Amino acid sequence: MATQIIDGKLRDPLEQWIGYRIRRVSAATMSNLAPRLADEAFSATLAAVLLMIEANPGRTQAEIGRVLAIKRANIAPMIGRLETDALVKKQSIDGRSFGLHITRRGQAQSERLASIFTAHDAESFGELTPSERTELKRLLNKTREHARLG
Amino acid sequence: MATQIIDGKLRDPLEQWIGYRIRRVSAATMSNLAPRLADEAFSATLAAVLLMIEANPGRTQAEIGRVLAIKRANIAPMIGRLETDALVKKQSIDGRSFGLHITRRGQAQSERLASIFTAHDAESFGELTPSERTELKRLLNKTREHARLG
DNA sequence: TATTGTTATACTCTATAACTATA
DNA sequence: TATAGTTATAGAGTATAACAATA
Repeated sequence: MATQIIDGKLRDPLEQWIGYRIRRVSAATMSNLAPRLADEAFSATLAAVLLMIEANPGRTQAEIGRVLAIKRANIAPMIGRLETDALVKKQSIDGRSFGLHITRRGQAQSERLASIFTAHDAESFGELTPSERTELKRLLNKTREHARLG
Repeated sequence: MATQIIDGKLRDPLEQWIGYRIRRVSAATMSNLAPRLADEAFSATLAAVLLMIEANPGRTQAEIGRVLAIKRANIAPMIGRLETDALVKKQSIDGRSFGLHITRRGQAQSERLASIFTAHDAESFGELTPSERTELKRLLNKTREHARLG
């Protein structure tokens, strides 16, 4: 397979691998998203955690972490931060776990974060037609289901 | 838009954003690729650097770094590592820069790395039909060209 | 004045290990 | 015995700043 010419001159042998293309698109889009989330003092992962809690009230941090592939050791301080900022509250389930619930303040924050995600997506993928966006989503889902990825 | 049900039970509001889907597919595929490259004592980024040098002999590390979005401060030790392992040689261009050339040993290494990339891609995206893979590449390229990403 | 290469360094993310408490 | 949560810590990966040498 022929490699592509990029930068006006260099050949890019990595273009031939879909996995590497996805890696670069992901890195580039995230580098655009990160500073917008940083304006709200959030990382992409922390934003994902809050949005998951908002959509799934009463779940434990272990359940949230499993879905987002975040280790227990790493999600603990995130939950602590959300609790400190009064965006999330804990309700005891049993002696060792508790359900997570969004607060009124957390609800407002999650809506601001969702707006950022939506605006960013529109800019990043706005050149695609609606049917192309639908197809891209489908192909990404099919990939994920096949490989049992993230 | 309705969110999807995942894990048998949790809703996933992040599914609605293409950027976030790409982030997760990227993270998951890279987590599968990383241990295979580690068997060759390479990271994905270092492998990309060697493959770019192989495909573009005589280029400077600044040029390679610009294409791969690697800062000068970070690519310097990578080149040092490749030179130490006798995979790459430097040839003076002028007083402050030099062209990078792959050695015979580096050529063999780059072929092993390319094989790993190819096998990994086949596994990760093997469920897609050939036309689906072509379409996925096209959509990723269109996205990148639009946003001038990575 | 801008660019190349280099070093030092800090910050974020993620990974492992060890621990307590509870199911 | 397995799971939930926590803490400490180590390792990548990537960021900025400063510097010398050269275009």
